[in-house]
Amino acid sequence: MSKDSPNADLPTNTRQRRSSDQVTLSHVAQVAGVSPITASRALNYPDKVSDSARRSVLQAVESLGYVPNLVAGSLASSRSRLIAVIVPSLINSVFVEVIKGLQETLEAEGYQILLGNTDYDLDREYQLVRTFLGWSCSALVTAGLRHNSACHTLLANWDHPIMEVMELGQGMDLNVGLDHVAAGRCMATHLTDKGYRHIVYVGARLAQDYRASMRFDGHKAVLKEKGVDAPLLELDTLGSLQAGAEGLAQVLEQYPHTQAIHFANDDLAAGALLAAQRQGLNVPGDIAIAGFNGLPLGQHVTPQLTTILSPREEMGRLAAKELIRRLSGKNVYRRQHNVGFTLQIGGST
Amino acid sequence: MSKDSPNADLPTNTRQRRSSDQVTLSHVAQVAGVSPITASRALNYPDKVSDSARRSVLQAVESLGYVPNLVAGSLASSRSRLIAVIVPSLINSVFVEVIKGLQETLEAEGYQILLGNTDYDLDREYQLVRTFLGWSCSALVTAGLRHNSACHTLLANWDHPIMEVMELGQGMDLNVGLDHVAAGRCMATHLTDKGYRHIVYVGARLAQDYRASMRFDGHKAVLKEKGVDAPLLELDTLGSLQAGAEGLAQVLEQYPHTQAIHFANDDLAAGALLAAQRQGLNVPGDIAIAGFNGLPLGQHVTPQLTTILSPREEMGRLAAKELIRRLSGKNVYRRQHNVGFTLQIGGST
DNA sequence: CGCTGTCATGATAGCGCTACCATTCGTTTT
DNA sequence: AAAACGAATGGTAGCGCTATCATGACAGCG
Repeated sequence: MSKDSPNADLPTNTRQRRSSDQVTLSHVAQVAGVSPITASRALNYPDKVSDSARRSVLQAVESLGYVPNLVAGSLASSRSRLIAVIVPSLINSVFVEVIKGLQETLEAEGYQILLGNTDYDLDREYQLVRTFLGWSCSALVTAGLRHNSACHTLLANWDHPIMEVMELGQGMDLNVGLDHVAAGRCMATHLTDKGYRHIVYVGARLAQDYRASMRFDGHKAVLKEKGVDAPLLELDTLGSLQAGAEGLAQVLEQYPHTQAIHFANDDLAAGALLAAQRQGLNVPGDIAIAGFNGLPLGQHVTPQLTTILSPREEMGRLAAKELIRRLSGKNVYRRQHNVGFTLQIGGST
Repeated sequence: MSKDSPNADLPTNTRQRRSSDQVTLSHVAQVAGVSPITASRALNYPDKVSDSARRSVLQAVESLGYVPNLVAGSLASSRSRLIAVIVPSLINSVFVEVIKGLQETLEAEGYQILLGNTDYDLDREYQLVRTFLGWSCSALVTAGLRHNSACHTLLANWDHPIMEVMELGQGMDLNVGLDHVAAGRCMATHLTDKGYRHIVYVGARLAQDYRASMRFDGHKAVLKEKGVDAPLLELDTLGSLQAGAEGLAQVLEQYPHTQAIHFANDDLAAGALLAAQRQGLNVPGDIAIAGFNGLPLGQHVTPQLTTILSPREEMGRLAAKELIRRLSGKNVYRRQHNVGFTLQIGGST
């Protein structure tokens, strides 16, 4: 690092602050022979300055190795091009795929993602929202429609776009998701259509993963219409292959007549399917297994897993596009977008 | 300065700026009956102010619903409590697990993560680094030791901690990772010890996933010592279960005498294992399969996958801890940390 | 020739916060 | 008792950038 440094004759202050050898826009402007504000425009609104000014500014940027101070820019303009993204978990690949969809779309438009993880804790969500608002984020994306009341108040008074993803419903602002009750109904209908009558729904931590419990509601409604019981088995661990294997074992023990298990997600279902294989159980002969999400793994096990495919990356991309549309001042025609789902019938049912 | 007219007489400016109904620290200070600077201290250095001052400030914060403007704070203090995290991919769960380890540790210390995804493109990495430096990040975490020259220059002149994770070696600053060449050697040694002689290494996009190619180097060296060939099959897709299935097919076709396949990662290996099962091939009788990473899936297939377990979340946590230590001004005893790996022998070899 | 409109540029004044130094006051030291 | 000290507080001056308004130059037009 050069010590003799550029601060040639910019304001030589009396006291104050470390003299910061940082290259600022003023240095650039000086070298380019224009005023700081023109240099600013050359970088941010290239077509607002003359060709010659733009060229010399860009050249000065290059030669000085200038890196814009985005913090200062954000403070001055109160626009940060940061998008807060809050998810309840990173272990669950579902959220990661949504993040991926968001990211590829947002980064292409010059936005950066500020990532927060609530670990399914709404108070933690509130804290994260507070912090992120402090960064003057351009928008906020959060998984789910449920928030605690402090968080709700904070967001309601915030005047930037809010995008709630994953589930569908009356949200605070924008919403992209799918109808989990309908998804639960869909799978339950498939199972009853197949002739199964003793069907157990197995979920993990439903109080946290309340979307899984919405799917159970759909499932239960269908079974009730058919006049059959809808037992629920709730596991105490987070969804995983291991938990699925345990779920299978518990179902076989507690509900020995079970013909089919409707798992809250594919991790559980695949874990159960692989465990069934190890134990020499025939799927679906001895026990049918269904999941939710449409993870690739489900397509690679034998028999293939019957599941509901949710368009996760697509959900992220669509959410990002709608946000961008809104951020660029365009009209938003619909606040709610249903990305839907697809029943994927494999050999496991 | 006359403070005698208490309420609405904060700077009433001539022109300038939208009047910003935002609650600022000055409002808080006014309500609390202290100077802005004392309010600032009450929030940032609580033990630097009297109990009474702190109490009234906190109460004013509460009653006004004040949310600190972190952008302004960062500009003034040139500390942002943001940590830039740059990974090459989010599809690969390995990086997500590292992020998770980083995040749980960093968030607990009040740092936020600014996430970037390079898609294995070093130029993209450079762009992200530039942007992140513009945010005055407190530190930067990046996956891997390889950067393009512009990026290298930029980072070399940056005076904040840089943490390079995943692999082990002479980095720019701090480094937490594992020795991929040794990991490749380890697995190759296991396979040759088992008596296999016709062993193919299968990787995906090795130019991008150069850590997989380092493992191949280790693998090749061992086979060379044993005096046997080390054929390499490179797939053109990214690692996935599907790609693993294809890899198996191609190996069987191109190298019919193959006894064992050493896959670059568990996704590929598990995909191959599941495909072998579908085709009625006996693993390891007809073909042995080994992977790398120690994903849970490998433990749930039959036979269990022989693999090398890398402590990914642990890597993230350790990296975060070392960063925090450095950021809080403590001495860093070692710049390099080897998190090691464990050979996990399953039935697949 | 003045009038208006457009374009490129610049001077000024902050965005909301904190670093720096100065001041006050009560307590300890010599 | 004077001097020295530390703790609590405050005034001031920016951090580096951009919004706003002002200016000057020049084209088109009656």
